[in-house]
Amino acid sequence: MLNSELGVKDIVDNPKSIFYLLNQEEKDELQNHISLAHYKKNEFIFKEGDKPAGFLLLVDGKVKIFKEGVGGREQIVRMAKPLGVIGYRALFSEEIHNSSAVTLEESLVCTVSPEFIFNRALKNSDFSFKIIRKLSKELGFSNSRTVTLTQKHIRGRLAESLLLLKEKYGFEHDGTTLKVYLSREDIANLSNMTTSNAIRTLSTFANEKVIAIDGRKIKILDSNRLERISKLG
Amino acid sequence: MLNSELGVKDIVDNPKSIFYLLNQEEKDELQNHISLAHYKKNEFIFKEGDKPAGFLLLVDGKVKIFKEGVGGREQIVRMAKPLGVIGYRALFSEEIHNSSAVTLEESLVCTVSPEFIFNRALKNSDFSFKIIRKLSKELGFSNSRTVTLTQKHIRGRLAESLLLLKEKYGFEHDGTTLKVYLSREDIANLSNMTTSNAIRTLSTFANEKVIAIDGRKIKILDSNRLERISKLG
DNA sequence: TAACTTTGATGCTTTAAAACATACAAGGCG
DNA sequence: CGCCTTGTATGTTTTAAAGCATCAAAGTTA
Repeated sequence: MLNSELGVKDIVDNPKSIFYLLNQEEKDELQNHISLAHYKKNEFIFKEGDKPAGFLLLVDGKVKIFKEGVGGREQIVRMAKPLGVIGYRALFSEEIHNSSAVTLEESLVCTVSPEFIFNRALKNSDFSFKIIRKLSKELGFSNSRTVTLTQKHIRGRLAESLLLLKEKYGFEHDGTTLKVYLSREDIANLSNMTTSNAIRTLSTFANEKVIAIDGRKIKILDSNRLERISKLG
Repeated sequence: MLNSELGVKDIVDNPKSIFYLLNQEEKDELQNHISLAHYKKNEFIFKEGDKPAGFLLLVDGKVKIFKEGVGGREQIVRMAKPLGVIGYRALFSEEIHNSSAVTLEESLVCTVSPEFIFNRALKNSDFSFKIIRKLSKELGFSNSRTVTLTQKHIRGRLAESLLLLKEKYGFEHDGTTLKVYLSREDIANLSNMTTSNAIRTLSTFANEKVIAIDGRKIKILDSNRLERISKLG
């Protein structure tokens, strides 16, 4: 269920939104350069090779950002949650998208015109510094992922992915069920392993009582153990 | 041999330097916030865990930037060449360094104080936009590397690394010899493989006449073939 | 220059993970 | 309703790359 009544006002007035730090004049002008789009589950927002249409902000829903690798095998490089910014890397480097974005559930995305971003928003040094911080953090994350995905063993990689999902989306009200429901294939693509191995290793974790699985519902029973498995490699 | 006579003036007046796009007033003030340091071969410029000392610009020499992974195994995430910027990711995200930088040869590095960068340089939207572009490109590179290092086979990974070195450092005057001299271990750490496998695969490439090796001197005989090996995985 | 250390080269063994092969359950659809 | 696709589960085989061992060559230091 989606809160389709979310408007531009709610976005610029939310302190967690990057547009919050624009000044009032800029916020007013933003109204003329923003549009809202609705996506169903499993729809592409953009594809590798597309030219960036603008600066995208995920208003509601969940999105995976992934690259196609050898033989079409996909690697999820990032997961986005509401008020997260997507597709901005390609926009700023003035390249075509080198990754694709697909919704994991029904989602709402707003698009801000490149003109507004380049001519107004980036002239605001609070805004551009926020972008610099975001890019810097994401680069740090990406470099870390490179190392863990190449060096850790399957158990370590899966444990790390589960912790990452926990960090990003948190838990349902019960405090243990991950608030994101991925297919085994997506979990595999996030963790650099085959679907079989994701299934197998999830089962092993469940047998070890580190997690509990019920279809796509994953309960994290022992975070500390998961951290240890992740650290250990 | 190092051109130790390089001064601050030569750096700000070089169009390839990021400081070139500061205005004259900012350039003048920069003089008071910059210092130059000399490093021998194989010296640390900064270590994982260090607090960033400032904004670093490699004036002369070559530097590898790497992360320590499982069991101390190192993964080179980037190579820097003169007028390249290093260690800026951690500075901007206001984190401690999550990678280390070590010189591959005698090098000259200038340090600009964080105060100047944050209070002056970043207020210049040309400068901050340049930083945004740099970060965006590096993030794109990092994401691509994640995929190739995890998905390509050894031959593909090594071929890609050799092409990367060619792109970054180019050739000696003969037009075929790579202008960078790495140990087999560094080549391995760049390509996510063991030293034995780097040695073995380099030998294979040499037998196939794709490259020629003479100690640390590597000649690229067939770039196209190398591209194909890299693409193929 | 001899002793020692590091780097490069190559063969052999082991192993983690992919690939393959079924099987079964659930969900959508004519 | 049963049919068919899709997702999940698990056992077996194969393979790419790591790990280990040894040796040679090149550099470094005493």
